[in-house]
Amino acid sequence: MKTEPIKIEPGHLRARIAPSPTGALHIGTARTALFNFLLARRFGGKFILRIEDTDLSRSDKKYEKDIIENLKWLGIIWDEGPDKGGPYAPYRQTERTDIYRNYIQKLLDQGLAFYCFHSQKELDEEKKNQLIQKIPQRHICSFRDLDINEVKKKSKKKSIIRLKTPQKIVNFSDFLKGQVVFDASLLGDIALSKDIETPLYNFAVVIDDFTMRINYVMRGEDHLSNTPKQILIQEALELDKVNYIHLPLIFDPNRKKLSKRFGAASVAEYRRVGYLPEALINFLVLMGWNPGTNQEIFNLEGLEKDFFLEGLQTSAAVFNIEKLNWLNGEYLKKINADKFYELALPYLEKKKFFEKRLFSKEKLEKILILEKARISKLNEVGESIDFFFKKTLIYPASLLFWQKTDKKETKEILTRLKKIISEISDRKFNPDNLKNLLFNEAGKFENKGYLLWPLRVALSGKKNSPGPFEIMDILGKKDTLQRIASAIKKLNLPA
RNA sequence: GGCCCUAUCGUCUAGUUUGGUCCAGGACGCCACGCUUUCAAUGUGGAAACACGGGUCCGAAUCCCGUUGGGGCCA
Repeated sequence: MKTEPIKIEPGHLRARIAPSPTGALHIGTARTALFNFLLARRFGGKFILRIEDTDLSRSDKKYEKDIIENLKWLGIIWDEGPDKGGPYAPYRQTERTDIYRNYIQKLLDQGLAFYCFHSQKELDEEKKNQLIQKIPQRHICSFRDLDINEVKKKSKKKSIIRLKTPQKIVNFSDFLKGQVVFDASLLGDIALSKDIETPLYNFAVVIDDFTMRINYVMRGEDHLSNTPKQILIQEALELDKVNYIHLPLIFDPNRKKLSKRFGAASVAEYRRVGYLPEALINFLVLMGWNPGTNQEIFNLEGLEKDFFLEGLQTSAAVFNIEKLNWLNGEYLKKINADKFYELALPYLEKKKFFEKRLFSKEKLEKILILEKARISKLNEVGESIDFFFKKTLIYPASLLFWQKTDKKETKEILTRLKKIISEISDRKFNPDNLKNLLFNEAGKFENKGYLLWPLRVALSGKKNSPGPFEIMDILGKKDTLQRIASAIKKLNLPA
């Protein structure tokens, strides 16, 4: 159910992504960032990155770094920061304590917020009782109307600041959910701040969004139940309202919120095993958005023009790695040889067989290109071309036999091949020529497999591999002949 | 437990606003066949869904009611 949004003047749309640096950039956060980015681009607005690092105990600079790096890697760039001129540093909550202090003081002065002196233990006890009695868990605080002198007396005791939550119905409209109604009396007195300058999540969000003039809050549906609390805070402070869009979540295959428990939940992990940013973007946008056409392939540039809110989905999407693999394969096939070489080489270098044999850059490029259409992600590079790097191929002699041919026939064929190949001049030793010559030769058999199969196995030592002509071209005449000779030798051994 | 969200092939989804053109379309995956020396790539075809139960209506995936399932949040 879609509802009318608050009117924003053209070009004044402001959206944001606000991750906590308590973990690496999450797939879900990346998707939310992407949608916000697209929203801003599409409507000529601004997209802002805010690091929500108020929880000092769980925040870590290394995660902040990961978030920033991987957003950039994906091509999701923000338009603004606390400093002038780009590229911008993000906003950080820890650098904004003065701002929060002002607002919290204001609430306290107006008697809209108060100090709560209940200990964690007392609160836990209350919660437990409410659970047993099957009544809503909420803390309506007995200190909410304590007078200022009493507060001063208690001031040495540990306290937190709460909002005097009004008993009312909170009603807001969400672009995807329609009208959403919450009963605030079920909420209890909302915790705002640990002390005058350490805001808690819901309070900090409201202040930040207001001061950054955010007018579109598009975020995960897990925040839907936080929204009435934030609206109550907004109302207490008489701040402007914003448009809400709560995005359905991404599930793992067990239909749980995608988390670290399901193998890879961070962008960095996908990046590491060799997914391309273009593929990830395409995959992410397809999970929860569609253009209403049969188009499956999207790039950022096109999306910036074509994205529209109505294409957003209302229910959760299950993360489907098969589709990501397919998409990545598609993008891999599209990139050119140079680029592929550059991307794939590091993955090849990681494989331990690499140093056993050295190839020129030109040859390595040819070897790698054989993998291009065969892999779905970069870390699979090497699996079907490892034989190039081995001095001795290990395979059973019987693998050389095509269909019903026996040892004797196979030996004859290989011997013949050896002779033919040895007679080719170095100058003519290229794929096209080889193909012409050997196809012609193979044509003398019932089918080409009689000749081509043993040849290919002799060269690769594998049941499955790229074709023999490409292999010969890379190996060169000398090594080709040597591999055929080894195969013949193998056939000479007693079975 | 309370509150909230949600429901079309295994998965991502089109179709729901304005009921008939939908015995439900596309994509991934799967299966078969073709091409082919193997694998891959590629071409063609196939199996595969309106959660359930009641209504309303000449007619419902689409509207109404209920049930069930799944999920989220809870300082």
